[in-house]
Amino acid sequence: MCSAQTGVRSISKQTLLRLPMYLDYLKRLQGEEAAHISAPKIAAALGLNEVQVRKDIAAVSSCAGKPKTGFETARLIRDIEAFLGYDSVNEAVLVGAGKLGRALLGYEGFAQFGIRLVAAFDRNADAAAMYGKDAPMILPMEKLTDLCRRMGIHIGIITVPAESAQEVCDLLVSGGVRAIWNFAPTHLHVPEGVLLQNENIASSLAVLSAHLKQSM
Amino acid sequence: MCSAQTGVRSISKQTLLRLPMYLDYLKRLQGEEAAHISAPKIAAALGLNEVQVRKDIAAVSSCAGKPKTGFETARLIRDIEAFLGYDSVNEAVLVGAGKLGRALLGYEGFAQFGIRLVAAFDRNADAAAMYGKDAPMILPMEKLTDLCRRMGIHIGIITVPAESAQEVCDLLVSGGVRAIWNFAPTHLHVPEGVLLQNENIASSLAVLSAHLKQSM
DNA sequence: TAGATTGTTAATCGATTAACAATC
DNA sequence: TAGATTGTTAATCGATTAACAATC
Repeated sequence: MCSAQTGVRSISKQTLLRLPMYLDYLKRLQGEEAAHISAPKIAAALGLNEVQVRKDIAAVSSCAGKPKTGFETARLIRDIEAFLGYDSVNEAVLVGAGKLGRALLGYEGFAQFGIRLVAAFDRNADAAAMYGKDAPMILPMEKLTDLCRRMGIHIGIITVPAESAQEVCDLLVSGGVRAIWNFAPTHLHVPEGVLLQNENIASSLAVLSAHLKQSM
Repeated sequence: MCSAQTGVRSISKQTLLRLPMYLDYLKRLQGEEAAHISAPKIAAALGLNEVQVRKDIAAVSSCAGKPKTGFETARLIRDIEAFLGYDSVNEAVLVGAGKLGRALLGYEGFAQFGIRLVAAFDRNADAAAMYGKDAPMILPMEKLTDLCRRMGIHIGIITVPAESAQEVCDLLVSGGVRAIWNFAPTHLHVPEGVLLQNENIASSLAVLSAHLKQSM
C-alpha cells in the first residue's frame, strides 16, 4: 500500500496552482526537521481552508494521514514533486531573445522544476552578439520547427513582441510542442490538446490597478 | 446618460483578468477601423462565452449596446482603460536588481498600464555597477521605507530571492505600499487591505508539467 | 480516556451558461 | 418584416466550506 500514484488523474487547475505553495512550505519545514505536518497547520500558514488542503493532498498523494499526527513531510514532498513531474526532465525551447527572454535564459531555477532549456531562437541573428558569454546559442528562426521535431521538444516559451507571437506559436505547434508558456501580452490560438499558459503582465497589473482605484 | 462609472464597484477577479484581453482585442480591431463590435464576435475571437462578455462589459462600462449593432469600439476601450486606471499614473518601486529585476526595469510597457517605476533598491549597492547606463538609480535598502512614505508610493515590485521576500514585503508595507507584485517563488503574508499579486513561475510550470505528464 | 486530526458526505457559494423576451 | 443582438432571469456547474463520524 501507499504506492505512488500512476496514470492520469483529474485534478482542478486551482489545486494545481496550490501544489507549488505546499511544496515551498513543506521544504522550509523540512529544514526545521519537522517530520510530520497536519492539514490545519499547512492551512494556517498559507491562508487556506484545512479541508481544502486535505483534499488537495488526497488528489496527489495516495498516502493516508494519521489522526493526531498528520502527514509525513518527506513523503508529501516526494509525492507532490512526482505528481508535478519535477523528478523527470522536460526539454524546452525559448523564442525571442529580448530583455525578458535573456533574463529567463539566465534563470537557473528551471532545473528544480524538471525543465531544461535546450535552445533559444530569435528572428535577429545579431541578437546573439548583444548577448553575454555564458550564453546558450541563439539560433535563427528557420531552424525552430525542425529542431523541435528532431529533439522531441514539448515545451515552448514565447518572449517575442505581441505582433509576432501567434506566428511563433504556430511554428512551435507544428514542431510538435504540446505546452506553450506565453509571455507576449496577447491572446493566442492553439489547437485542441496544446496547453497555453499565459504569463500576462497586463492581467496582473489590471488586478493591482483596480485594487488601488477601489481602496483610494 | 452614458457617463463614465464612478466609485467602487464589486467585480470578480476573473472578470478583472479578462479585461486586458478585451482591451488587446479591441485595440487591434480599431486598427482595422471597426467602429462597432458585438459580444458574440468578441467571444468567438477570445474563446469565451458571449453572455460572459456582455456581463463583463456591463460591469465596467455604463454604455448600452445596440441590438444588431453591438458596442462602440472606441467607447469600450475608453471605459475599460478608465476602469483599470490606465489613464492615471501610479508610481511603483522595484526591490531586487538581479536579472529579473533588471529586465523589468528595462521594460518600457509599464507606461501604457499607468505605472511608472520611480526607484529601484538592492541590498547590494554594487549591483548598480553591474548595471548598464540607461539605468534608473539603484538605492540601498535602508532608504526603501522612507522613500515610499515620502513619495506616497502605492505599488511595490518584489524581485529578490525567496529567502528575503517576506522581509522586503514587510518593509514595503510599513512604507505604506498597498499593492505588491511578488515575483519571488514563495508565499508572503500581508496585512488586510494590502493586495498581493503573485507572479509565480513555479505555479505556471506546475500547470505545464502536469499537462505534459497527463498527455504523455 | 480526551482531544486533535483525518476523511467523507452534505450544504453553500460564486461563476458560467442557457433560455428568452425586448429591440433595433 | 426578419434576424441579429442585447440584457436579464433562471439553471447548471464546479469549487469551497461546513458538519460529523471514525481513529489514533
